Amino acid sequence: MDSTLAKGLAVLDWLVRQQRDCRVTDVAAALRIQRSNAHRTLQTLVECGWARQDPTSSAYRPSLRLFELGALVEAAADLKALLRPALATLAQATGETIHLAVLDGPEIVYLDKFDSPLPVAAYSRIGGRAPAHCVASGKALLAAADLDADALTLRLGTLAAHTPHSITEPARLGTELALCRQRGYAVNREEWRLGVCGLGAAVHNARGEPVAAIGISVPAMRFGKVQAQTLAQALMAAAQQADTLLGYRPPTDCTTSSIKTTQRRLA
Amino acid sequence: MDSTLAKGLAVLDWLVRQQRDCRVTDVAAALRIQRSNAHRTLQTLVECGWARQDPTSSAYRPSLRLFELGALVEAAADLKALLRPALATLAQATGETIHLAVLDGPEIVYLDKFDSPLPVAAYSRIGGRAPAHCVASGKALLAAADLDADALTLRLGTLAAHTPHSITEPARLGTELALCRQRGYAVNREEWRLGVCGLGAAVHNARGEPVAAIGISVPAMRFGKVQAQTLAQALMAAAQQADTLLGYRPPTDCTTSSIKTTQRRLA
DNA sequence: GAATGTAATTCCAAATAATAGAACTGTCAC
DNA sequence: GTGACAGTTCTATTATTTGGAATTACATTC
Repeated sequence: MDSTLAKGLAVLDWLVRQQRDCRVTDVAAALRIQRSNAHRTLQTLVECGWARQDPTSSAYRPSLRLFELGALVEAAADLKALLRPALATLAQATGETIHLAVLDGPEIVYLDKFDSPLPVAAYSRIGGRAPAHCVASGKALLAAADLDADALTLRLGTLAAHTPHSITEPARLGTELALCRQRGYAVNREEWRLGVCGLGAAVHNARGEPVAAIGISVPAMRFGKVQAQTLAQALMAAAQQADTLLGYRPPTDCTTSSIKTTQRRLA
Repeated sequence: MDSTLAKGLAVLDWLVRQQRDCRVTDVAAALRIQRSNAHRTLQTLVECGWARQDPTSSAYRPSLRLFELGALVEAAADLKALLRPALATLAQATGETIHLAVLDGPEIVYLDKFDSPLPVAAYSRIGGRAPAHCVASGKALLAAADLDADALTLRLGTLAAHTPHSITEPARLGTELALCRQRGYAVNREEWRLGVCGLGAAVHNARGEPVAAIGISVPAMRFGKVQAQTLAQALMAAAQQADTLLGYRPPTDCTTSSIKTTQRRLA
């Protein structure tokens, strides 16, 4: 573990999250390091083009290098652009908040979002994160990954509770994911934020690998049985549309595998 | 200068730009460092959450942390969302490729883009970069910054030529920028890519500071005198619309300063 | 299924770079 | 001008990184 590198990355991370210009003293105080140390680290970030220093105030801010690289990381899986039409259709059809998420370790990251005209208690942001085991998109992706119990534990670690409804038992999560696989979508009943429910379904690439999930976030009050059913239908249609956009052809050939597909798509 | 930090950032940067999973040996070879060294650096990046390692192939890739932070950096100046309408209008009106760019040191970075249905020889990408002194958006921003010759040199260094048309003389650039200020927009005649011309105009925030530029990229064959004039009109209208969206009110009060504004907006 | 080649990972002494703290410099307010 | 504050520079001490070799893991070939 290169401590200097770790420290530099921590400074950069902190700097970005401040959303304002920061001075050497601020950084030193926040990260509990010496001023001279913070100064040298910041200078290095500037020299390497990851930060800029205001010539007059000598305050520091992140450069757009991060934005540049972020765009590249996103482009690697150019999902956002490709799937926007499918999300838009779903947003139109349901009137609810729609987002596109991918798995990043034990968390999901929101790649794209359509806000509902109706207010949702949930706060999500493009680039934002949520624990995969507590949200519908995350569960849909975990289910699609089809990991065994060990792999699941390795990926998620201990399952932290974020509301009284959160799943914290690995066995319970396993059951839940099996259910997701069966019916083709995942449900979140206030497991991440109280008052917010959601549905999620995985999207597959041309090789059949799950690469993203489409999610719907709904206030609990609009998540009755009938409403959930209706939303699920719309979600499944959108997921299928997205699959098609990425060139995924579900195995609907004349073998027994079609049973699984039927379950996934219609259950 | 923390060399360990610099090396780690270089590894991260390189990793992102590869657009594929990379192995320890690849990194070591590319950056001319020892395998053990590359290994430890990559491990540090993983431990700090900036990279991920494929458990089976043990290959490394950047995590979505960069995307997350990139989104935050972008949000700090939430220009993209605010100005999208103005860009869309311009794209509609002209049918050409439109982009939104900001200055980052001696370069511009593309924040947003509307692709033309007509093919353009230019290749630009959200998050992509170009030298400020060779493109219209860049020149518009440099002109709006109103730097003196010394400050300009400090910012840009030596002016590299990218085509035979590139401006490489500081004096010549100074004249060009003065012209931009006078007529309110900048022109690029194949100075960055042969066959590609462009127009650019600065956008100001509520405090009157230039914060971004709107650019039009056009194949040289569609950039005749009349066509350029027409596009310039549309660009100026879009820039004015964008200024308004950001709360900028050009000084059109009943003083002599209105002359300058008139020049800027109508010349 | 043993042997081979390739690449990842671990280990350790030598060399180097980072650290803390103080000193210095510049700027602003009074 | 003086005092306070923050940025920057300096340097001996300390801790870390480095490079190279050794080891382990894995896949492919014989």
